Amino acid sequence: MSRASDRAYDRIRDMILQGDLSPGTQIREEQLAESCGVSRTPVRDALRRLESQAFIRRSESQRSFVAEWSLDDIADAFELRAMLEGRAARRAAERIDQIAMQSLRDCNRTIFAAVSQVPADIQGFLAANREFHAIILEKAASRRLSSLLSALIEQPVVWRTAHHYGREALLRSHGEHEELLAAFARRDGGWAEAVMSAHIHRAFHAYADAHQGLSAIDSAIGA
Amino acid sequence: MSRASDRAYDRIRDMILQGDLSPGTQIREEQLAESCGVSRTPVRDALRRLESQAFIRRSESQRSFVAEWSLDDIADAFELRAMLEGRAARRAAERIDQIAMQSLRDCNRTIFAAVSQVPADIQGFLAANREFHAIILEKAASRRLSSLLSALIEQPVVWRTAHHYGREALLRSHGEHEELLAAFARRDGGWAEAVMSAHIHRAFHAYADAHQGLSAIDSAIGA
DNA sequence: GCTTGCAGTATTGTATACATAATTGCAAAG
DNA sequence: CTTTGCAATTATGTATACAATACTGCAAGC
Repeated sequence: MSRASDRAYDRIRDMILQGDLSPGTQIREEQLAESCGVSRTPVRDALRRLESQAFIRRSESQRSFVAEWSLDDIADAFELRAMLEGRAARRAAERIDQIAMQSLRDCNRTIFAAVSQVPADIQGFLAANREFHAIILEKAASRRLSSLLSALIEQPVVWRTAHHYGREALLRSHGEHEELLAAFARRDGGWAEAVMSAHIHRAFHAYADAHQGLSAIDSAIGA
Repeated sequence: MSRASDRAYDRIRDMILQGDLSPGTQIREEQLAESCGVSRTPVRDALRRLESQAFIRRSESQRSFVAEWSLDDIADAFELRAMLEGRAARRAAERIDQIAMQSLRDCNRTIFAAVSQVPADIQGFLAANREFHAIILEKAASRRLSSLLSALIEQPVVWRTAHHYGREALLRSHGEHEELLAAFARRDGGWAEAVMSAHIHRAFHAYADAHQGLSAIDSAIGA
């Protein structure tokens, strides 16, 4: 990809993820251009991409706003992810080779190591977790599926709350990945799909629980 | 939306759908700009959108090409559609109101009328069919689902072969819609999902059969 | 006091010129 | 004859100026 347009994309996305731009805020191209050190042209490009990933919403009159996520929206996104990643797991189970299996095992070992540290290495966990899911998606060998999922995988909500997951939840993730590996080893697509779907559903509730806590904190400090 | 960028989008899309641009062909922004009567800026915009809908593919070096569709790709897209539209039908069944029900009935009556004509009014069929599915998608009340499906609904392959469907296939479509209406009337989400999924699967095979025939014709005339 | 219309302002859309990157083809060296 | 590297060409990326459109606030009429 291109340099300036990517810088703009990353920068704006980070601003949203880190809360520098709060949900509902109107976004002005020129202001972003200035803050990214590029012209409006690449910013417009970045905004289009961010819009397609639902980081940004546009009004009828083409004004851009940081997307607002209700709990229902989030639940909806997770359910779609469960369905699509479930399908990816099914296809991957039917197509996976030994090399990819080994990569997945390595990933999950890395995840375990990251989780076992005190304090847990969240960044390491997220990176390895992402890699794990990416390998499965690649082995599913469906460009369509990949492109649809890309719009669902990197979501603001996940990143902002990953740090609030308990060690227990992280360990369970590792365990579910192991079960997925077992299903892959047997080339059992149905099993793989079910495990993956459950994995995502559980992740949602881990998020919802953490969010509940966060909301309470937010209320307490008047945020 | 904006005028020039939309004109470019529609024009390029039509050129692809009508085969004026054959799959695999490289696309040059400036040439399209000329042929659309606009500058490169709105063309770039249109290309980004077309890329996100898989009408266009981009090389590593950012060159654009008309997407090529293997039968596997098409089957893949249809399966995803079956899954997602199935889900939409389930949600719609749980949420639908009397007004929407009436609109759906009207749509399907229009479909029947279009199919009953001799020769069948394919354009009328397509329009009413699209409306029918759009109403369901709207009642599913999931912005996520809508945006994911939008990338799958208008596909080159469907449009290019709709004219080759037999009356029998068109009538069966009408019948399946009726069954969907029955499921909606009972608010039976599971039933609705199953019927919709089957509906899309059947549509795929109707396409595949027609395509088989087309390929034979293409071969015969050396195309 | 409320509504409606108009003007000024703010924001996005488009065109164009220039910058950068990629591809192609040819030529020279091995 | 093949390969490698360099220039010429072609295509895309970016910046900027200008055009069109939407919003805001005030004022005038009802």
